[in-house]
Amino acid sequence: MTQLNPRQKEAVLYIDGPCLVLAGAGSGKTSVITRKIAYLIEQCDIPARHIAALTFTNKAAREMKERASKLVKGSASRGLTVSTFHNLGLNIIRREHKSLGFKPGFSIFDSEDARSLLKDLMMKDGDLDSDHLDLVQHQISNWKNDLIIPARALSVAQSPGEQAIALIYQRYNQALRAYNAVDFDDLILIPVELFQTNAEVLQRWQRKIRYLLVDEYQDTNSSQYLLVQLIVGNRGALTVVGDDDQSIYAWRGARPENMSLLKQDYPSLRVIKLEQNYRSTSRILRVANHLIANNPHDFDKALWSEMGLGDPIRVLRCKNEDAEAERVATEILTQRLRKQYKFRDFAILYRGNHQARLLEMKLQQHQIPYKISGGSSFFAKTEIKDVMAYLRLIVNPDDDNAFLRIINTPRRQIGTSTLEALGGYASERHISLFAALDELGLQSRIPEKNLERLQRFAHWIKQVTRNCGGDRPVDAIREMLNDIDYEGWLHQNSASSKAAEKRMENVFYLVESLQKTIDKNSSDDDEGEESRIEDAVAKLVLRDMMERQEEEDLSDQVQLMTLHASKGLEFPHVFMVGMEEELLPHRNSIEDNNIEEERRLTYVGITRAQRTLTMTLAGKRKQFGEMSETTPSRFLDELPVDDVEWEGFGEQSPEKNLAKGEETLANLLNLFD
DNA sequence: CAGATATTATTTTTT
DNA sequence: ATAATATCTG
Repeated sequence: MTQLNPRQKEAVLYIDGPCLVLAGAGSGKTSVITRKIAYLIEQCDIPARHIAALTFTNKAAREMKERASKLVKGSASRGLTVSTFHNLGLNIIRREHKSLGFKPGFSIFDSEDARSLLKDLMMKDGDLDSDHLDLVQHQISNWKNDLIIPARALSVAQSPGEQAIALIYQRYNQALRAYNAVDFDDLILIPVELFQTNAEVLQRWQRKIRYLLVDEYQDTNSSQYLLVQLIVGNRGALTVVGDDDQSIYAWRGARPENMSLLKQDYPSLRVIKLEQNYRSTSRILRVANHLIANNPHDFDKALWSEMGLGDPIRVLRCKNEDAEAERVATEILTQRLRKQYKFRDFAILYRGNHQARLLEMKLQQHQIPYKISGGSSFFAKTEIKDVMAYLRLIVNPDDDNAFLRIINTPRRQIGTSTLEALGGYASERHISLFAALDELGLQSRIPEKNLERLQRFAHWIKQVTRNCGGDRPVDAIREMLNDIDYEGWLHQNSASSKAAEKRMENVFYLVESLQKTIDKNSSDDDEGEESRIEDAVAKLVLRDMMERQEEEDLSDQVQLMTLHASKGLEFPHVFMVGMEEELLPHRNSIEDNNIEEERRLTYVGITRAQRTLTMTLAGKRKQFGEMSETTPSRFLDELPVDDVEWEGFGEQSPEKNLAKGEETLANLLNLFD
């Protein structure tokens, strides 16, 4: 406790009511949460199994759990719940699945699954084409996050278009039910509905969770906040930690206003600000504060530090994107030599993943070791999606989406016409595709040869499922992959045999993770049930894998990632590239008039830097294959002049051109409507 | 049914 | 420029 500053101490010790900790960047919020957990266990005699902390990512959950257990003496932290919102939701649904009407092994549809299901539904309808797919998916997600059920969506629809989407929403939910599946939003929504309608169940969970802590509270959406409210009830045993200036996920439903709402919903709320920063130089914080002051605020906050003034922020304007990447590479090389920095001390942050391409090339040319994090994720890889689909079908035969993905992968000579016939039959009988294969009525619809292929598949899957019921389920999975010669299939479908080997490695890694997850579930014994492959598969869909080899983290590499991915991290020397209008702020955000979030994104980038910060931009940039002139980002105008060194602008400061002036004015005007 | 060719839309990302 | 997706041909 002696290592905490007075504000932090207050946040840890205050347990008499709901508590909001406004934790600025680098202010030690994780320390506050973990120490508070330790305090609750050791000084307040709340057993660890009655404390829950919620985060948004598995990584954050893992870290927090680890740090908390280190703080607590002995094994007193056993049974502590530190999980993501979605994992908690999954556990609630799993425990209550009977009364909710789900069969064990129910599937979790990721957004790609949801998308393909919606596509199917809309094709049948006809009047909504695929242009609207994203819109529809987004709207449905919004409705779910706002706890609006299909019937309600139908009745409040403002336009025929909205009405049509509401109808698809209704059928989408019905389809999910039929597939014995839930989507990501349901993982929160269904527990909330359950708690609202079933006081007995709610009470049981309230007895289980006596104190609740929430991290990154500014990223909660409406249903997540409601879940928090329901669990906490009127006990006020709640601590939330967040920073409204670091809210960068509004585009996926986050409601930063939940921070202000908390004040209204809990009048006795204690608000504690953490403004001392332990990460950056005063210069960097001055720049960050100055920029973010352009956003409206419900809670005022200004970061300060005792880390010294530091170097001015540099803004480098380069001829084109090529020169920009080149400049960053040479800067890293020279600074490393001059100042004895390590490669790992540098991070290059950008708005969009595509920007990594050029940088990657230049770094390679200069033989600079680098690591790109983010981009296409492990679970987006086709080989992983394929194997996951096999796992899902084994665990939940009603999962038509999984069925369709793998029925002809590897090739089994089963084509669209056969599947259409099967689909037609299944929907008439209101059964799943897999179940339909057992029926005799199919004989009149599908040529014998094709039917035989289908049934051979069905028979084989059933055998694999039986094998998985034994005590070595993962061996059964390995055998299954052997049966279909998945490795051969990968070799056939990869650009090189090297690529195929890499992909097979991924598959093996997934299978290992499955084994580890099963082992972990059985040792945790939190449910008291025997370890089941069903649970492990569900966990894997939520990407709760054991951490991948950390060898790379320890090695000396320049870090490349998007601004979004950098939240929560820190680096001695940060480069923010592409500081241009249409890129940062992004074009779409300009169109949607969502400049404030882009400004926060810039703020997040700036506050990652510990010692030096360099921003770069290109005068010309190739976009969609066409070279075009760029305009410096409006955010550069919002930096305090005294703390910035400009280079490549001709004059002392960035020229203010007409186009930029107009945009700034337009933005101002928009504040009033 | 499978491979070849034309078209098309291109942020951020975790669960 | 590129990658994913729709359409066409053998």
